[in-house]
Amino acid sequence: MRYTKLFGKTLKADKEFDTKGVEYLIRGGFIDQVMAGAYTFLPLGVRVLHKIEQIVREEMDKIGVELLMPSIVPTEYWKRTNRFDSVDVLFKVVGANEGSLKKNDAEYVLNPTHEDVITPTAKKFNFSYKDLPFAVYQIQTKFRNEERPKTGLLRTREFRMKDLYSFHKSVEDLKAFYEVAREAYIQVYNRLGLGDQTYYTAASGGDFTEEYSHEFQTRLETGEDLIFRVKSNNQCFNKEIAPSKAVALEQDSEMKPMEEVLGKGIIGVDELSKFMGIKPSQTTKTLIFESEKGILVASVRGDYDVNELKLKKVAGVKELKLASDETVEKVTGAKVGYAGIVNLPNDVEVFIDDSIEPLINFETGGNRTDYHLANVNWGRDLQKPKKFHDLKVAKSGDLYPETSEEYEAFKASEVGNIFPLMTKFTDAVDYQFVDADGKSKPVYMGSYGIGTSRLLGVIAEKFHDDKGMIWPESVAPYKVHLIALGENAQEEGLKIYETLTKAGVEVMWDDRGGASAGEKFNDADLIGLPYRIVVSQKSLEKGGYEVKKRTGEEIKYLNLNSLIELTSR
RNA sequence: CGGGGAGUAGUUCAGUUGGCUAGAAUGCUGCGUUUGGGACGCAGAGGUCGCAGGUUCAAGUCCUGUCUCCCCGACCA
Repeated sequence: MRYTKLFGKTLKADKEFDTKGVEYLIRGGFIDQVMAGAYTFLPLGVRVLHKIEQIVREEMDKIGVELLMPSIVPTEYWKRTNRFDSVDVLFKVVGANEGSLKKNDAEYVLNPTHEDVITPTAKKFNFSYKDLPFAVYQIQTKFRNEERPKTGLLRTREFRMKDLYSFHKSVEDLKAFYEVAREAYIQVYNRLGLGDQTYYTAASGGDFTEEYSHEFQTRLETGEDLIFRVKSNNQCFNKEIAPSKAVALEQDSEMKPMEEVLGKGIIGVDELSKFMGIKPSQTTKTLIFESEKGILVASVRGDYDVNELKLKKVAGVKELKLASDETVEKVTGAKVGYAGIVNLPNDVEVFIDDSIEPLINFETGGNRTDYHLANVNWGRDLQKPKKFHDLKVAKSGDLYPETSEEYEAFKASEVGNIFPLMTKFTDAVDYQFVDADGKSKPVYMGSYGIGTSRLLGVIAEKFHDDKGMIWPESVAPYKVHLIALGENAQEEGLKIYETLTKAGVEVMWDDRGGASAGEKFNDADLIGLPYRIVVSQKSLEKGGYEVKKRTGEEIKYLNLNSLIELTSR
């Protein structure tokens, strides 16, 4: 490709960008923002995207077959699975004007994912045990009505995703395939150069499943997720489910007398701990929840938050929401903000986090408006519960309960996920198979996603220096950036360009006549192709064509044959 | 969903208490000089000041509404 024929231009840095990765993608002419959360992939960017998707495709072809489903489907598909009203990122498409509506006023869903479409499709073709298992995938554009798109391609309203769906006769078969998919994913990240930075991470199953799902998380300062890694066995947990044990803090050796403290209007841990002159970790935070089984009370140490997913599991409930003000007042006998664990009614179930167990002389709400209790102690002021639980949102510095070792906590971006869906969707569309024994049985299903446009964003965040991108060879838009300096060298430049291109090397030749040497060098660094070749009077005098890898400073002078040999590998 | 900032040339921005033909830098076009790290001279093109309404002799500037973008937090399959 000749640079002058390329659509899109490099830009000077004349404003601040979210991150370096975003800066280089935009300034290098890879992407162009159309609106919040939607980008045009310019020719350079679309080449990278296609290379990423081709790697994904090659690995997926080993475990499934490719198809392509429509982006728009009748709303019926989503109503059938009961997700039309509940998925809060769903887009709907309707005719835009009178003329269009007159022709067809139907409403469609713009798909954010395709479980709801593939399942009824699979049901049409595969109903015998002889057809199972099978796996299909697609690489397609998805739409999600995100509240706040951010950080370039990391979170957008329109994005590219590979989604794979597998169907099985049994849970065992599904679980076996789950491991196969995991291996395929690891191959993908290895080929993209992200392997050593990407972690297989346990996460919540979300709407999909009550069990955990798994995510692949790439370590990234600007990522949105917080990951807790057990260093001794490399096990990783997403913050949303990470089991955690608080570090033991120094406590008083003697119990002080309990006292009721008047703190008019003092609500919230920060304000309260300042008011009482104690550390937040010496206070407790008590929240009242309503569930389908009734009212629940949960309490964690003041420097923690309640993890609702953990509480749901411990309490064995499916629905959980913070109680209304009226309910709180009824349960605690006080206005909101003064709930505590001493003297609660007997008929509410109380769950207490294990971070509170070792505390001596701690604070808890007074269950009386404007009052707090200070110097509360187990055994004397209230009975120890039969069991303490882990109800807290893990934070940096916490310990892994199994081994009591400190987690390594780091920020990361989710680059893939795998869900054991079990029969959630197959049940919804009444999809069963006839087994060898002639009986109908449920079909088990799994779903596996990789965000390919987000991967492009993640790679941009990982592979750059202070001058620009440094693309891994596997996804670089071109392999060689060719620069010819000075009038005399242009003919040589053309010769190299044509020879290398003929040899099958992807070359981009900066054939601009007016651009200065400095401009060309800077653009080459910004665009970040793996090899830079310079031809000039100087290089010819030194014995040929100058070659420098983007990753290093070493410069070699080669003849044309050696160039081909080096770059066509 | 809560809080904050901003829409003026392709881009990044300036534009004072309302007042002459709306500016700069950069980018772009032409001519010329340059050519190993974003060179220089000269000439030029480029704007419905986000949109709608209002106040006024007069609105980029004041008022109302609206749309959009950006940032922080919450949420997130």
